[in-house]
Amino acid sequence: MPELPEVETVRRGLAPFMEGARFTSVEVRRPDLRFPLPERMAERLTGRRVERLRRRGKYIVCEYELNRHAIIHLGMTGRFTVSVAEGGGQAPVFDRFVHAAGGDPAHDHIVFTMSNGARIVFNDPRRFGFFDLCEAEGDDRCPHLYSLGPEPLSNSFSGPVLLAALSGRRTPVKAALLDQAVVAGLGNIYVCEALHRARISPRRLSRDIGPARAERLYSSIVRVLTEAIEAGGSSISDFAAADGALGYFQHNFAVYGREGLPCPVCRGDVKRIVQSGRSTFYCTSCQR
DNA sequence: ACTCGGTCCTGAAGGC
DNA sequence: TGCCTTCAGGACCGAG
Repeated sequence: MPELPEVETVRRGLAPFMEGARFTSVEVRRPDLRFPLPERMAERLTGRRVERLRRRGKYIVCEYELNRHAIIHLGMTGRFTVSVAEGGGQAPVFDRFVHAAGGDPAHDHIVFTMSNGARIVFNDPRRFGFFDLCEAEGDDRCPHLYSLGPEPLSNSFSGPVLLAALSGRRTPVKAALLDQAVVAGLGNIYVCEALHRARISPRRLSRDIGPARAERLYSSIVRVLTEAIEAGGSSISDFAAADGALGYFQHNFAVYGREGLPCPVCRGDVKRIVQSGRSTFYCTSCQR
């Protein structure tokens, strides 16, 4: 579920503990997550200094040495917990952006200890997340990054760029927006929300998106992502919370998960359909 | 070249 | 109460 805003939120939470620090130890507790973990991952990272923690689409990119980076994908349920040694014991210090609930310790798959005393645990019950180490120079040489489309909150993204990426595609615009090669970082939730804001039906074929709709869709994507980041993300579920709430941008959803409820804009019915095996929520009245 | 559906995984939620 | 089924999701891969 972590999409761009949630990944950005996690990155911001981790950066103060990682940037400028060295990996003192890396404990890899199982051989694989979604994919096999990199060979000799612990040895390759130990002693290295993290220069920068950045984000590309839904990936966290940990630059730890010139032209080398670790790729981190949170999958569905990947989360980080940070604690720092204080005084005699390990007093947990949770940044508000980092998951406070550590989850079941049985799913603590990787434990990083940093030279600044931070202990960073990667927990992922479903193991849809993954780590990889890339030593190639530049994002265009990284197998995970090279095929990604434009970064939606950068200057490389615009209405015309989106229009060009959608043109000629026979697939519904909903499916196209989930394709990370069209634009990087959107998942099921923010695609539904962006289409609603742009008043575009998720069923409309990509090739039938013209310049006007492309422009609306572009600005809707930028706005919904920006607002969600400002809210600290939305879908990093905290299973320990009594109400099972997801995070607070969730309360701003207009359509996602709101089947049968009125559209907040036009009071029309929010409908749920299935497109390429995924739930799509949209307002049948104002999205065309 | 493009599009689609199956697959991975586990826990929550709903039905009986 | 407890078991069973279904669903959630991103990225990848093979089939068409």
